[in-house]
Amino acid sequence: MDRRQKKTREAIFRAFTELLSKKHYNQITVGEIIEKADIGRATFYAHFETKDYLLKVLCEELFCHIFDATVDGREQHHHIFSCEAPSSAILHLLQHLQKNDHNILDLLGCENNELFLRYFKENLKDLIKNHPSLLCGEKPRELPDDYWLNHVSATFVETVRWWINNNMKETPEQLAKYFEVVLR
Amino acid sequence: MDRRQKKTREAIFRAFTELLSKKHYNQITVGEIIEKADIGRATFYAHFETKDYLLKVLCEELFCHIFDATVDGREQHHHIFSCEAPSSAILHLLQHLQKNDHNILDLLGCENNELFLRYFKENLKDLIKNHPSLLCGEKPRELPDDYWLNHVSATFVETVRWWINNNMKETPEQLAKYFEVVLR
DNA sequence: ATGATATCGAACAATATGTACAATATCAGT
DNA sequence: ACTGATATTGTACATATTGTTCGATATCAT
Repeated sequence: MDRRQKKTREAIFRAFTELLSKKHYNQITVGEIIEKADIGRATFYAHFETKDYLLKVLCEELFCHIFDATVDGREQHHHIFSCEAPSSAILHLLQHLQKNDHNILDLLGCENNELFLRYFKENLKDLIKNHPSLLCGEKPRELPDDYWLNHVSATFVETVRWWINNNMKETPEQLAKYFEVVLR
Repeated sequence: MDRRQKKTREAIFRAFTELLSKKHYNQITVGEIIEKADIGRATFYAHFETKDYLLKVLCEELFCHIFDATVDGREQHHHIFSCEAPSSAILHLLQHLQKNDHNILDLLGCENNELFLRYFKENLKDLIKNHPSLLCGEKPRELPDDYWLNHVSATFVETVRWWINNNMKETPEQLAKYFEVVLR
């Protein structure tokens, strides 16, 4: 991708993220994004048709980075679901979050977090669907597969939400433990 | 309250609810609400300062009606948490939802449902906090009270979400059973 | 150096927001 | 039925936001 494009694209993401962590999505105008990103109006619209679409792309980039994260040079990083034990994958995910790559914590913790938690959950659901080994615990027989899948994903996301809202006092290990206990 | 006020207020709620079930909140304009409610522009702003505030009030009215519902004339209806067994309170809530009072299902099932499910969960949390007898199952010792409270509320709301998204094929009794199973 | 392409900046129409005000209709109480 | 209080209306208006257009300029890859 053209160096210029990449620069403005990142400027837009940076500005947007910063604004999102301070005020509600509905109250952010394209004008503000432009000003903060310091780009021309036409340039913005050359990249994103609407503010809603920008949000969608931001979410996709974000969860792509969380879920199949490869870290910088020195440390060889495995794709998250190539980890052996399921519980270690959960732990891994939590540790990733704690590192706050791409300021994801600002977004998951802000007023707008519903926006992101929803994406989070949907992506997690797909991930689990494709890699059932991630499922901690056994599904009770009485429950439909789909209900259980939804429950596990939702529980994880809600665990993360609780963690962040409580200023992340617990360690990832403790969190993973809670998650395990609550799923039996 | 003045009859005129009540009329316009209800016209606004009706119009807004109808619009919400068809298109996304962000794309609804005050102009549309006014037109559908068939009221003057100034009248709208005399009632609600902003669209956001209208949403907030709508949510409050809605969950007030769900949680401390008293039904029409003939049937004497108990306040929901005066029910003896906790599980019957859950069942009661589900049955209430099924009746679709105030078209609440349109809102909980539409594109915007995050908006309402969030309020739903917060209200439920308060309810449980004030009436711990509602808590089905025992809290495992390892978990903080707050985490458990959040988990139970979230699980209920997610159960309802799943139910509605799957066209409510199950009976309230079945749903209550799922809920119970998953909380041990 | 060159042709392709991204950005800029300013201008623009179209739409939405929120306010102001005078005329009118409806209210509640006597 | 009268009255004073109040809600609604319709219009007009200033302001803000959106999304597009276009020629000039800067940056890119080769």
